[in-house]
Amino acid sequence: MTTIKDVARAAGVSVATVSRVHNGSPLVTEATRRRVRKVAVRLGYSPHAAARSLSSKKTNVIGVLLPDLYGEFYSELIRGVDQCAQQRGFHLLVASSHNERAEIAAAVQSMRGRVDGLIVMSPAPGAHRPVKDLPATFPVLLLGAASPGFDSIAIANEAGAREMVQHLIAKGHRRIAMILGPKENQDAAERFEGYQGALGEAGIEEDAALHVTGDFTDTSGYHAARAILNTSPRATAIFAGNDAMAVGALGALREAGVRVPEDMAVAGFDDIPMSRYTHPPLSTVRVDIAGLGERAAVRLFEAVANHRRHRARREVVPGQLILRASTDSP
Amino acid sequence: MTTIKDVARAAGVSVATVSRVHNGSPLVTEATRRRVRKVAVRLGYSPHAAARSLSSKKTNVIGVLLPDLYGEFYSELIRGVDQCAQQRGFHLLVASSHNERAEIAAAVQSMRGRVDGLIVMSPAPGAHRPVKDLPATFPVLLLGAASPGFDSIAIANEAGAREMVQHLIAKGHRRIAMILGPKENQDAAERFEGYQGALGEAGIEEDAALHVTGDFTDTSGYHAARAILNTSPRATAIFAGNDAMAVGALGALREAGVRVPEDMAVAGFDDIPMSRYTHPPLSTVRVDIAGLGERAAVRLFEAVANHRRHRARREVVPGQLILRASTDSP
DNA sequence: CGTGAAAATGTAACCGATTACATTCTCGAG
DNA sequence: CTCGAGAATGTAATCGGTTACATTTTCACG
Repeated sequence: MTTIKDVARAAGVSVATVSRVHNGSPLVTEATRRRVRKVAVRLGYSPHAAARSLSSKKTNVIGVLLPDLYGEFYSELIRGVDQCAQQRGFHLLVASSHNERAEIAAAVQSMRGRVDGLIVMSPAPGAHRPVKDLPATFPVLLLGAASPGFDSIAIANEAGAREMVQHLIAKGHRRIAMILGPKENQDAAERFEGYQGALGEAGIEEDAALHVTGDFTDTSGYHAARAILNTSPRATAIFAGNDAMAVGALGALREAGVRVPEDMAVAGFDDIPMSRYTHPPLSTVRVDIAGLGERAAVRLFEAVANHRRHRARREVVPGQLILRASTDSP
Repeated sequence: MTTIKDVARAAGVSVATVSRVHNGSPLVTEATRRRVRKVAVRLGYSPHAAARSLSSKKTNVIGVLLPDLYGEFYSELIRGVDQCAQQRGFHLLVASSHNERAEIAAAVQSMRGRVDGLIVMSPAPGAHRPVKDLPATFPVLLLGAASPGFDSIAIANEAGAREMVQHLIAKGHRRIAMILGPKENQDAAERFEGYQGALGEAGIEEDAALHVTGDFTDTSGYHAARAILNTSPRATAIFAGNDAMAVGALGALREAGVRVPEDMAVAGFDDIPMSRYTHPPLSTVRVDIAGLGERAAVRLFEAVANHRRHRARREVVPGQLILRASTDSP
């Protein structure tokens, strides 16, 4: 492997000059610059990133710590972050932590000297605790979870869910079931609150039989829907905690010969690409996931740039009601 | 930020000892080990990755270079790779290159000193050329593209497509349209060959009017299907180059009031999660994408471990015909 | 020409770890 | 009690860059 020294020797200059050439310093003659460039190309030289970041204290990498990598949500998120990072010449170090406190701690530890900043998403409230052990100057952006002193961005889960349920109520539904997300999941909890809020406002009393717990996978949505079909009096609408579960529910309903939306309205949350193509197309709350990722990256870069005097703040991005055929009038 | 020196000083030992403790060397007294550990925790010390990899020449990171990050295919792939990497204590550096030769070259360059090995996927044949400038000892695994002297894994596109078209022919279809993938895409080209092969075997003559080009997005599938509806005599089946386009095609057919599979059979390729939930469920060729990613990682780690005397070889993973309602008998 | 400021280049310290080699310690055998 | 082998620890070179500071070169101007 050719190093900066090899290039320096071959070009008959010092390593400092080679370094300057590669960093675009103006303190180099045009002639020297060309000569060094040519030699570098001839020897196939490319700077050693680890060495460079050791001395410059910049890695040009940002870390993305996610609870999981399964599903369109995370891939869209990564895409958004990457888009922004790439523009600024940064790379992405991706890690999934499965939401275990210990794993998150380990991941955060191992990021030291590897990244210039960190985007951490941890759905379970409190799971981001290890992040607090980081030196206060280390730029971190939390997705979802909020924590005093930290930058964070979250989705307006509660408001979005409330609007969707209000819409169902406006369509005449009174018995509205909800397929909840995982117990420990903060997004799930907030969406449930929105659901409860809308029912409360409308003076509809809650029925615990209509609350079925899922885990955000389509399979769990399928089973939940089957349970909901057995309620009596039977629910007339299902609000699923996310689109994946709504998709599963649609499958169960079709199997059972229940027509959507005539016999049962169905709504989801997220607006994953698939929602447009289900049968019938799914009403949902759109969250611009890639946009969220991009925004997170932008905020993180701001923090990286400022370093000093950076005031942490929280940002909430609203969702948008997308009404499709699955919630048309009964 | 506390360094190894700080720990050494605070614990009253040399940096070598601290290093030994952290690397589990047996050459340390139990007493010293405990003392150093305690001090390290108290000072919140964690080793600086860049420094460590500079001297040890190991980064514990593998790079994944993809043409894009959009869609379930790539997210599944990453998930598979990550699963394997995580097991071995490795991180993932992800980069998307948009398939531009120059961008790929830049990305490959910037990986030096950052990763111990590289998984490169470049659908356009020849786009992986920059990889050849890497020192021959650098472990690389190509996904899709083959190149003498390089390890590679690919999907059996041609065989999978052939089987699917054979299936359509067996169902009695003679006029089978195909929605092609992007021109430069190798997977797309191979799938087209499989299609042509099956038709040829069956003695069905080709009709260029039945070949519509898309770009692997659902939107392009939608438009392609509309074009196909105008063929005359009208095709009775559509084989889409991937599931996303098949999904778009289903949307166009439903809009046009064309029943699937009665009036028109539809098949795809990939078996993305969505395919199970379309209306009707989509026949497709299943590719275990996460498994592919995992296998790629395993192969790469083999190469990393061997370094010397590693013989490159090519591996082709077969697809599996998944028959669902979208191609039931007319 | 001589001169000095600015421009170009070189020298060497430093970033934070690993590790070969040197040194010191420990403890049982003689 | 001495000695020496092996265990424990320390010293310092090294990895490949960046950059402050020192030195040399260039060149406009008197």
